[in-house]
Amino acid sequence: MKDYNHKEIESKWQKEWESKNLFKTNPNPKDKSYLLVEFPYPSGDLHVGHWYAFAVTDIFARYMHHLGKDVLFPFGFDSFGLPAENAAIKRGLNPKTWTYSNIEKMIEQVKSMGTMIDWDTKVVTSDPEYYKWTQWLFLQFYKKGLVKHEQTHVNWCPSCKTVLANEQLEGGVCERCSSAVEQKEMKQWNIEITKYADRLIDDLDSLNWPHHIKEAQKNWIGRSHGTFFTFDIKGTGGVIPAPNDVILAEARIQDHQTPLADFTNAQGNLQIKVFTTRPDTFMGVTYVVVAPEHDLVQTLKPSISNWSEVQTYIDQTNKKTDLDRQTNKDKTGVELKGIKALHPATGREIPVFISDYVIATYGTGCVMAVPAHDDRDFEFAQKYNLEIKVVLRPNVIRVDGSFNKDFDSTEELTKLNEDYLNGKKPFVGDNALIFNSGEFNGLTSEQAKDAITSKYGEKTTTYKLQDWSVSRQRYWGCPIPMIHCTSCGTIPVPEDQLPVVLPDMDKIEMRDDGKSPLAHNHEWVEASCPQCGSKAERETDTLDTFVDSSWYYTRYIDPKNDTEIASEQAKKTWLPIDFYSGGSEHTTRHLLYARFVYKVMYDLGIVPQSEPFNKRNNRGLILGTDGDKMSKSKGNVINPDEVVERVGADVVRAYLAFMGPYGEAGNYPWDPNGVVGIRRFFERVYSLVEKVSTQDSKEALVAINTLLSQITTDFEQLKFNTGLSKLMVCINSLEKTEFSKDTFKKFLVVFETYAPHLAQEIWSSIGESDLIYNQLFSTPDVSILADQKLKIAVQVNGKTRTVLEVDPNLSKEEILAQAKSNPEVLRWIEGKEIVKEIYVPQKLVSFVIKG
RNA sequence: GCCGAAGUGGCGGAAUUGGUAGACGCGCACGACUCAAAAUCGUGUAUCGCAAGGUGUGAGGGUUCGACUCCCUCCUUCGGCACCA
Repeated sequence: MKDYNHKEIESKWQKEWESKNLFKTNPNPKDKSYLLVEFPYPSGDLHVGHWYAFAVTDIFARYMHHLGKDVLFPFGFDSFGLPAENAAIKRGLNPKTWTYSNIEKMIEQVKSMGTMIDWDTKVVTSDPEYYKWTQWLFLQFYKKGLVKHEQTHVNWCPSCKTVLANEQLEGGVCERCSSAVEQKEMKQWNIEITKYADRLIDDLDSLNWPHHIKEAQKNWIGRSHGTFFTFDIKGTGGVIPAPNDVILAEARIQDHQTPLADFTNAQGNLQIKVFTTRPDTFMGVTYVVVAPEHDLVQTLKPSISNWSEVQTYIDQTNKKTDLDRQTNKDKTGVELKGIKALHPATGREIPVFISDYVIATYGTGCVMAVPAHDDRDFEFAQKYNLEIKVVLRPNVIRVDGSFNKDFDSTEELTKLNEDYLNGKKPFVGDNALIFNSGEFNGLTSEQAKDAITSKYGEKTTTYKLQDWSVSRQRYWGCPIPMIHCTSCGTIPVPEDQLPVVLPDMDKIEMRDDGKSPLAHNHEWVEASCPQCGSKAERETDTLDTFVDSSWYYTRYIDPKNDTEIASEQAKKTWLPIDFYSGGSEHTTRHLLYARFVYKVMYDLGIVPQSEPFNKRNNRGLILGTDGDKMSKSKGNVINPDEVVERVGADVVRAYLAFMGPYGEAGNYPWDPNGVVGIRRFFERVYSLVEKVSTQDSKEALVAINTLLSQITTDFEQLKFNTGLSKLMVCINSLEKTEFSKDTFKKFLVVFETYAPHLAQEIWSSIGESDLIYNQLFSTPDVSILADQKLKIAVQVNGKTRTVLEVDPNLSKEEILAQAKSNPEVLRWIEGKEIVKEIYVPQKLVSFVIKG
């Protein structure tokens, strides 16, 4: 037998495929399938994770191909971003050179996987031919009014010297460098994703996505239904009028959608507007709290008598990092002296506080405090000795079945109150009855929510999701196509002048001015105003790389088109994506941005559907041999190139597929012995070449047809592990019996999905001249399987006592009779009464006996 | 705290969705080949028991002729969100 020389075999066929341009996508597909894997960042080293992403998805792509589908399986690079720029600053390399040489290197490595990627699709986000369209899209968003340039509180990473989106924070620190993130006020480009919040939630229903991914997105968007209440504000001299400029102000609180004008009533008086999901506790409000950074606080300044104390607290809050705020949750705050809020129902004067436990960007940035029924308000009230008014009690059913509605006067109320005074937890459940609330007494929480809202409030919905801040003060990114003119304002670059090309720069350095290095390239910054022609300046911020990656799959289908983002024909043909495979880290960011961008494109008539990804799965992680996440510091990193060198790409592909189900995002430790096991299996397959005969035994026919009839289910469910085990089972049978070339060929076409090189080598060594890639899966001959003896389990009282081998044509009665006369079964039923006989066709017989 | 996923041999994991639990692979044991080892091949491998047989899918209960699978209670692990009112 010939040696299984994987190196020779793999390089030979890779060359052959490339020279024939075998994987060219069919431009006129009859039955398309668009398979997408998240494109990588060109870091320069290909790790096991890339293999797991592309080589295993390639098994699925080849399966689709052998079914006769026209598959689009593209590849590209998400090539803008910080690592290139950091390498440039640190090592004096040009980010472009660094990036593009990495790309070259990685393409070679990816090619070693033996995938059926069509390299003509290649998309690179830092190519001007690509980012021309990123800029074009930005302008379409701008025209549609979804882009705002506004003063914003931003997350500032002092080490990366750039702004970070909330999505780029991990527990209050920068996801890249782990520095504590600071708050800063800057003018930023924001995209109003919040306008799409409802659709982003509601349209999830129609998608064939795992439940947990949908839930994570819903959670992230954080829709909650509730009520606005407004509290008039009274100073020592009566109600407080708003300054004129405030009423019309477009001023916004952070990047939040509530304009300050909302805090002014029809008479021009200032109010505090709060959001709550618990309007049923409204009569228990004993104070209100405003976020310290809220613009309203500044507006109220003239009426506040302890301003210096207030100012100190605000300063402290601004200095606090998000991390501080998250780790230290002790309640602090300052009362705004000199003003009071008026409870809308009772007119009672209640104190107003500022405290950093209220988040400026959520709801209205102000809350009504109900210390009796909210943990945080309770803690705050305890600390500052504020009134606690109980208005809810558990809606319990007593042992005798009656509701205890006459509650207020009982000892139970006293006990509740005592519990609070003793510092116990407040009752926060919403299966409750209302008391102590005037006309609303006796209602359930559910009823009170409606009743109180319709009398005093306004129904509303809020979201945790915030607008997408896309400005980055970095060089290596897509330039934002805007021009600032002193007389005309901010003007978009005309579309026929796109792309705004990122200039080559010899030296890239970050300064402390909070600006992109581009700002110091005066030659580039200088521009003329597209409107009035006078001297103007280019925008120097670049786009968040999540913008680049939010639409790349729309470019794969027509990557070289220089007049449109993609042709109508290509869009109609290939969109949407049939299957999208990616990492779980992208569940709430990339995947949400991409859906959002696609929806906007849909609204603009650019794409034909409103959801881009019909099916999605998050793949898992390959862990080190020690079961820990691979990391250089732990020294447990598996270098795929080394393994490929030793056992071949085919083995690595198949081993990765064999580790566990692909659709479940499980984490699998790398087992060097497992790799050897696959190698052993491949060698056995290879050695079968010499056993090929001219005819098939019955066993061989059963083996191959069983495989063919079962394998599609495994593929459809992304269970490449059980799929491979079925190939092994088939080989275990064929090894022991006589089989024909025809049978072996049928096997090889399935085998090819896992081991394309070896399968092709065997294919040609048994005398086939066409490429195995061009073959279709064979359909199973079910008559052979139907002809087999059936194995029928016989149970007595639920326990299996024997297994009968019966002729498949026997009737139910005949099988039952056989079962009853079987000596093994007789041992258990002899002399007993059979109460029930159950027959499950082709599976089992079950007797229930008595006595 | 809230949301989600999952608990099966020494290990990775199977089980046609209520029908013979542990497929396939790894590991391990014994045997063959070898002077020996490696590789390879063969046999065995949930557990208690000499056996007949019993027990077993995180724990406890329930439904059913029959439960890894369905229902209830609880425990544990992992992932996401988290002072979101």
